[in-house]
Amino acid sequence: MERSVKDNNDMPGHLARRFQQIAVAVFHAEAEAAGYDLTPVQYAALAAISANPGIDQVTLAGLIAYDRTTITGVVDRLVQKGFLERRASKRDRRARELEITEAGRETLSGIMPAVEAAQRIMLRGLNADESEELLRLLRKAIAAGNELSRAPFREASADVAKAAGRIESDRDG
Amino acid sequence: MERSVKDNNDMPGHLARRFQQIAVAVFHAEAEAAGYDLTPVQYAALAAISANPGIDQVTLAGLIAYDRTTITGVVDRLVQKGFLERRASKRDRRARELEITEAGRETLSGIMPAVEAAQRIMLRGLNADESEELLRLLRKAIAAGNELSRAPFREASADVAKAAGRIESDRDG
DNA sequence: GATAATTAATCAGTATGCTGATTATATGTA
DNA sequence: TACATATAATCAGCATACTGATTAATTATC
Repeated sequence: MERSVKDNNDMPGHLARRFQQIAVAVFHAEAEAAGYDLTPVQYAALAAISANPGIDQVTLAGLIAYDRTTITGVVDRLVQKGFLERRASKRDRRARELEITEAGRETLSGIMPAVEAAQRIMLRGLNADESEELLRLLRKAIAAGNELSRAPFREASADVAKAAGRIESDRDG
Repeated sequence: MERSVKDNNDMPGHLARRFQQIAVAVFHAEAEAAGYDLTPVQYAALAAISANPGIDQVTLAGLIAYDRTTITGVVDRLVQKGFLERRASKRDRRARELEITEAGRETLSGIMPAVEAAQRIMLRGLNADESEELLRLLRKAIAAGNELSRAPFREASADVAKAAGRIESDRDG
C-alpha cells in the first residue's frame, strides 16, 4: 500500500473541512439537547439581524460571510419558523428589511448557553493558550483570504442602522 | 447598534466555516485554472482509492472521514466521469470494490500541482511557523473531536489491501 | 429625461453533507 | 438449521453552498 505523494489527511484543506465538520455536528448536538431546532447559519443570521434591525439581505450576507443566494433560503426558513419578519423596504423597493420577532428573540437568548457550550466542546482537545492561538491563526489566515471566496466578509455600511429608521439618534448624539 | 453578547465573527465555529469556505473556493479556482473539473471530495476519494485499490465504500468513507451516504454520490459522479470502476465484491456481495481507471490516474497526477498550490494559497496569510502551528492545532482539536461527528476518521483495517487480492504478497515479505 | 450600468433578490441547477429508513447479504447464536 | 443481529449500499428528504441567469428597481451618464 504505497503512500500517496502527500497524505491527504495532513493537508490544510482536509483539516479545515474536518474541523468544520466536527464544529457543525457539535452545534447540532448541543442545540438539539437544549431543545432547539436551529442550524449554525440560522443562528448566525438571527444574531446578526437582532443586532442590526432592518438590515437587508445583501448586507446580512456580507456581515456573516454567506453567499447571498444561500441567505435567501436561510431567511425563508427563519420566516417560516416565525423568527423573522421580511418586508419590502420603503427606501429601496428592491430590498427586503429583516426584523427579528419576539419568538426569534426568545430562541436567540434561550439557545445562547448551548451555542457557547458547543464552542467549548469543539476545542476540548486544546488548552486555553492553544485555543487562543488557533483562533488567532484562523483569523489571520481568513483575513488574508477574505476576497478569495464568493462570500467575503463585508462590514455593514454606516447607514444599515438607518434602514429601520431608528438608530440615527443614538449614534453620535 | 448594541453589541451582541459575543461577536459571532469571533466564534470558533464561525472561523472554522470561514476557513473551510476559503479553502474550497481556492481549491476550485486552482483546479479550474489547471483545466480540471474535480471537487475537493472527489480529489480526496480518488487519491484514497488510488492508494488502496479494491477498497469498499464504507472503508473509503472512514479513511477520508466522509459520511457513507455522501460517498455514494461522490463515487457515482467519479464513475460517471470515467475515473473509477465500481464492481460487486466477490468476498462480500453487499460491498462494492472501487478501482481507479487510467483516466483517473492521469487526472490525479495532473491535478497535483494545482492541489498543492491551493494548499499554499489558503495559508498565504501565515508564515511557515504559523502555518505549521495552525496545522498542529487543527490536528489536535480534530483528534479530540473525532468521534463527535457521524463521519469520524477510521483507519483502514489490515485486510482492506486484500480486498483486491493483490497486495498480500508485498506486505511483510 | 432617456439610456446604460448597477444592484437586491430570486431562481434553476449541481454538489456536498446530514438524518433516518430500507434492502440485500453476512454473521452470530440458540 | 432457524432466527436475531449486524453490516454495505442506497434512498428519500432536508439544508447548506455554490455558479450563472433573470427580474425589478435604482443610480449614473449623457
